[in-house]
This record gives sequence, structure tokens and C-alpha cells, in this order.
Amino acid sequence: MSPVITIKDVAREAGCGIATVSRVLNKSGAASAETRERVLDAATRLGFSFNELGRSLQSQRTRTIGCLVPSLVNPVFAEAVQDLQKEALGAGFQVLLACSNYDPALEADALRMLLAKRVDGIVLTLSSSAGNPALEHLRGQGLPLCMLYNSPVEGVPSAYVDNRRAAAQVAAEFARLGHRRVAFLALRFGASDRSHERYEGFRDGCLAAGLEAPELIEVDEAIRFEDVKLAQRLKGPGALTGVFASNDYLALSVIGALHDLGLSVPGDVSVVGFDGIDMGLAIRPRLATVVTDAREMGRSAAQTLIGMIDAQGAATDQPQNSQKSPQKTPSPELPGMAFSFRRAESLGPARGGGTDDGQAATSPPS
Amino acid sequence: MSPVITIKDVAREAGCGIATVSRVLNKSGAASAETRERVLDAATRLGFSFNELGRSLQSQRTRTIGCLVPSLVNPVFAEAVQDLQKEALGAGFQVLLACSNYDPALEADALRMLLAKRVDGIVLTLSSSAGNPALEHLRGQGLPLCMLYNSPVEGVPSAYVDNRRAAAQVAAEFARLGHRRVAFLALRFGASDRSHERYEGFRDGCLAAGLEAPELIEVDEAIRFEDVKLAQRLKGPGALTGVFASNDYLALSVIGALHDLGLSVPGDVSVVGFDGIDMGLAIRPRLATVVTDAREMGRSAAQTLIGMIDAQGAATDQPQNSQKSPQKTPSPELPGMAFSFRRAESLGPARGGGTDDGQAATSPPS
DNA sequence: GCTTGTGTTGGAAACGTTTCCAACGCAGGC
DNA sequence: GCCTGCGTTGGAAACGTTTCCAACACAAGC
Repeated sequence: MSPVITIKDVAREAGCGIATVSRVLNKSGAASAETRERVLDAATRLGFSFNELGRSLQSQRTRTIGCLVPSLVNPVFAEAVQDLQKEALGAGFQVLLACSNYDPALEADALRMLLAKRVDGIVLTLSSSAGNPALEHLRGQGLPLCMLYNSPVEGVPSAYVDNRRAAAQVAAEFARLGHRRVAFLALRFGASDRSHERYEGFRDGCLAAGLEAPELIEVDEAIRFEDVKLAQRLKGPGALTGVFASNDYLALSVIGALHDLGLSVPGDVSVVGFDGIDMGLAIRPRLATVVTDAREMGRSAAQTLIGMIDAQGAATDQPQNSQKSPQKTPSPELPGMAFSFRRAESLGPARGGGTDDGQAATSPPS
Repeated sequence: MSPVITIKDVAREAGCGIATVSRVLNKSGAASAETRERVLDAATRLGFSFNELGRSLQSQRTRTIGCLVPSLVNPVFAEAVQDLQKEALGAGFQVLLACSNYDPALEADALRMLLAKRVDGIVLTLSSSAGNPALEHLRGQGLPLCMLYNSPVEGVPSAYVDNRRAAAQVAAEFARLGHRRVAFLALRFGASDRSHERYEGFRDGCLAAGLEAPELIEVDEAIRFEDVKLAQRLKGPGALTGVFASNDYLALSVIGALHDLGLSVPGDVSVVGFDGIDMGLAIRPRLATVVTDAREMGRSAAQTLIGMIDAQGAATDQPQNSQKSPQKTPSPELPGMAFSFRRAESLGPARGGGTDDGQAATSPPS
């Protein structure tokens, strides 16, 4: 429609060369007050704005970061991405988003496209990070990289929580309330590192606390519970008294389903989640869970990545004094991020179990 | 790190010119079988992949679409964006994402950056679309545009639901169950077209059904309800018997809060939401709400936009036979998308109200 | 007056691609 | 044997920008 204005048009309008226009508009290099005036004037009069494509091609930086997550339906990722985007915007970066839907093939495809678009760096959550060929390929490119929610892999920083440690703490809470027989309910056990780690941490925690090893119950994508194996494990002798769901989203639907089975939470069964999504505080009983800060996770990943990008740029600009300083960017190995356990109504003393301080556990959340 | 491979490297390796490489790799133009072989071979040996920057600069198309939504924390937007991205990917487009956080200044900023990055089109949800200067600016650019969740503005297609009609139906449901005094609870009334439209539709529906005009209660960002004005309107004579929340997210937290106030849902107060997010089915009582298909909304917006982009491309390619056909792309005015009312437990007969068929309304959802 | 320096300017190359077009080799028809 | 035409090829321009560098004007120092 309206003709696209380029730097050449501005140059013609201002009666000078394109180099001068570039210098003035970028405040790089000097120009006489009078010329500057003319250029600025021409630019606004024409409504000029830079074409970032030309700029990026020349400068070899796009000021765009790629972001790959499994899904936005899980609020944890939605929040992380939202704050990542916000943080990036503050630093002048745009975000190119892709969802893998937990499919490794899509992951690889998406990463290829991000590379082709020449993003300056990538934040990614992989289904499985250890030995992932796509990840190896990325590392080979020397592109700044930061993982999100994945446990860090040698040489790649990550914004994450220590799933094993957190899950072990959940086990301790169950034990404290007299539970003896509990289960781990995993939504996508085969396709998720995080599910695995949480299970292992939980199992180890249970064993350490003298509980039986937890049963592992896998459920498929659907949130429908009419047919679930869980039901048959909740009644009769030797029934489970507690369930640890691999994330809050799953935990909430479990609570609803238990309700329909005529079981009360936490009277008959206790339920604990993982993530600390807001919705867990909106329902009654409130959801006991491992609270993590998804937004902080997103921000942290963005900061780390942008730090790496800036460092890389600086290294290229000033290669002379990198003589003695370490060649390779130190690749900040972030510590795992903070989490806390939220005691809330969905976790109570074991049904009929002898507890030390079971009564106190139904107190309102901290 | 690893040297970036360009088409020139491939040409040298294959012993031919860059034009030939381009033709072979793009399958545009002919080449002898032998040359093709050599080029293909060289490309894979070197691990070549196109630099989309150079490509876009030359072809004037980036195969990237911009997407601007207020927030990803509301699951409705998260789902819409997710499916929009999926649909776009299927058509070979990437998605550049921005969140405005309901801030018009950020909206404008983000749109400027999307334009500078030369996206091929934009899908956007604006706080307020009528007479929005940023929107006018975009239209002036002649850039393909499709709104999401906003009511369509003259000449700009939109994937949306008819908020007024849907809200009026909610009023009818309240009336059917004998409610006389109800309220509309709005989360961000000042900054959202959608909130406004829902309120107006609800008010008109109430009046049409012989109810009093609903009270309008605005709440701020926080989901904390300890201090809410709502509480005082729920007890004593003339108390409200029903609340229509401007979206499901808000409705769910209202239910939790009412619980804490010692009020039962739907025994004392009925609650209805808008959107139909999954979580509404996970809690008990299940949330009665207007069910919309967020994912379909995202897909539809993507399809419409990509259709416009393709049409634009075709028009530029073949300007000769556009003689008699309409100059301007017909800008498909989409009809509002389907929605349905979900009767669920959170909506029951009015407390002490004389109802026609109140009992049937507590039946399980359809 | 000539050199030297400083401050301002614009031409041109480069970034990686697509595509126009001219050039070339070669077979077939006369 | 020459012209035509076709299939194949590569040089070069173009997309919009940044930046190097040479050119220029002008003042100051000798």
C-alpha cells in the first residue's frame, strides 16, 4: 500500500548520502548540527523506520531470541514464556516462539527453523536433554543457549529447579503425616525428563523416610479419569493414602475426579502437586504443592541468555585483550532456583494412620 | 564457532556458480542431472542451510507472522496462541510473539517492532480496538491483519465470539432458574473491550428477561478477595443470588473465595464464567460457563491471515488478470465463532426463589 | 604558500540471497 | 555449413543496511 521508505529516500529528501543518514539516525559517527537537523527532519516527515532485515544481514545480529517450549497449555510454561518475553523486550530483543507438543521431531524441526532465521540465542525446554542430538547440533553451532526447566547439561546453563530434591521433600511431608503407602502419578512419563526426575526423587525420599517405594501410575494425555487405574488402588485394605502428581495441572483434575468417586480430599486421600500454579489457591481444598516461580524462571533464562549474547558480541569486538582471559565464555552454571513446599488442605494426615503431629497439617497455607 | 556456510561455499565446492546452486536447492529453474547431483551432494556434505535473512531481504517476505496478545497467563490466550503457532508452522510460518500486558503503550511499541522486523502479517488482540491509533497505523501500511477475540472493525477480519449475544444467554439462564438480583464482576473493566461487551449483553439480557439491571462490580488485578466489595452484597435482604464473572479465571477464584466466606455454591450463590477453560471441569462444583473454543480461534485467525498473505502475494505476482476482479482483497468478514452455554453445578436455582424448572438445572453438564 | 591536522561527507563494498539476462554449447533443419 | 532454437550456466544487479576509507574544506602552524 503506502510505499516503503528506505534510508535512500531519507537521504534524497535531506540532500545527503545514505552513509550520513545512517550515522545520524544511529548516533554513530559525527555530523554537523545542520546536517543532523535536516536528516532528522526528513526522517520524521517521511515516517521512516529501519528495515531490520537489512540491518541484521549486515550486522550479523537479529536481536531476536528463539524460544522452544513443549506447550503453552501448562500454565507453568505460559508464565515463564510471558516473563521471558517481557524481559527480552526490555533488553531490546524480540521472541520467536515455537511449541514442540512434546514431540522430538517437532523439536528438531523448530530448532532448525530458528537457526535459519538466525536468532541470536535460544531458550529451550526439551523433553529429554541428555544426549539429545538436536541439542548437540546446537552446541556445535556455538550459539548462545539456555535451558529452561531442564536440568543443566555439561556446558549449557539452565534455569531450573532441582526436581529430585523437591520431590524428596514431598516424600518427607507424606511421612511426617503418617502416610505409608503412596503413589506417583505421571502424566507423560515416557516423554519427560522432569517427570522422571520427580519420580526418582520421590522414590528415594520415600525409601529414606521408611515408606514403601511409591507405585508409579502413568496416565495418558486425556484428563478424563473415569477409567483410571488409580481408582482401584484407593479402596480396600492396602489402599493408597496419598498421591503425588507430577504437576499441578494433573493434581487438580485428580482432586475433581476423586470427588466424583465419592472420596474426600484429604479425608480419604491426600493429593500433592508440583509447580505452584495460581489455580491451586483458587480451589478448595487448596492444593498442597511444591511452589516454584515460573515467571522468575523465564526472566532468569532470558537474562542468562542475553548475558551470553552480549559477552559473545563483546568478545568479537575486542579480541585483542582476550589474550589471557578465558577463551570460552564461562557459561554461567546457574544454581537450581528456589522452591518451597506449600502445606495446604489437600494434604492431611493419613487415614487411620498414627501420626506425630498430624492435626497441625490441616492449618491454612503459609 | 563453526564457520557459517553460505551458498557461495556450496558453489565453490560443487564447482559451479551461485545462481545454479540457488536454482537447484529451490527447485526453481532447470539444471542438468549431473550438476544437480553435484550441488545436492556439496550442500549436504557442508551441512548447508539457507540464511533466511538474505532470502527475506531479497524476496520481501519473511514467512513470519507477528502475534500480539495481552497476556499468556489467561489460559484462553495461551491456548489460542499455541494453536495459532501450530497452524502457522504447518503453513511454513514462524511466529513472533509479544505480550502487551493490557498496556496500550506497550501494544504500540510491540507493533512497531513487528513492523520493523517485516512480518508478513499480524494477529492481534487489542485492549480496545475502536479508533485505536496503532490499529489505524497498521491498516495504513496495507499489511495483512486479523484480530483475535476483538469484535471485528470495519475492514479487518477477526476470529471472535459475539460477546453480547453470549452474555445475554447467560442472563436468560439466570432468569430461567429464578434469579432476580445478579451482578457482573469485571476484572479489568476499564481496559478491555471484551469486558464491556459482555457487561452490556448481560445487562440487556437481564432487562429483557425481566430481571433488575445487574450490578457492576469491578475488581483489580489481584485475585485476593478478602477485601472485596462483593462480600457485602451477598448477605442480608436484597442480597445477590448470582454472579457472572467476566472470565473463567476470575470465576474460579470467586468460587474459592465464597467458600471461605462460608457461602456455598450454588446453594447460596450461583457463579457463571466465560471462556470454558479446562480447569472449570476439574473443580467441584464444575463451573457453568460460556464455552468457547480458544484453540479453534487461534487456528482460524492463522488461516485467515495466511489466506490474506497468500492472496497478496498472488496479486503481486499476477497483476494482469486482476483487471476485472476486485482490486482490494475481499477481507473475509468472518462470522462470530460458535459458543455454547454449559450448565454445570456452579449454577443452581436462586436461593428461595420461585422457579419453573429449577431442579433440572443441577443436572450434570452436557 | 605549503604542509599538517581536524571535522564532515559520500562512494562503495559487504552481508546472503534471488532472478534477470546474456552467453555458451550443441543438435536439428535447411 | 550455417542459422535457429533450446537447454544449461554464471555474472551481475538488487534487496536495505553498516562501515571503511578516500575526498574534501578549512584553519592553524611553519
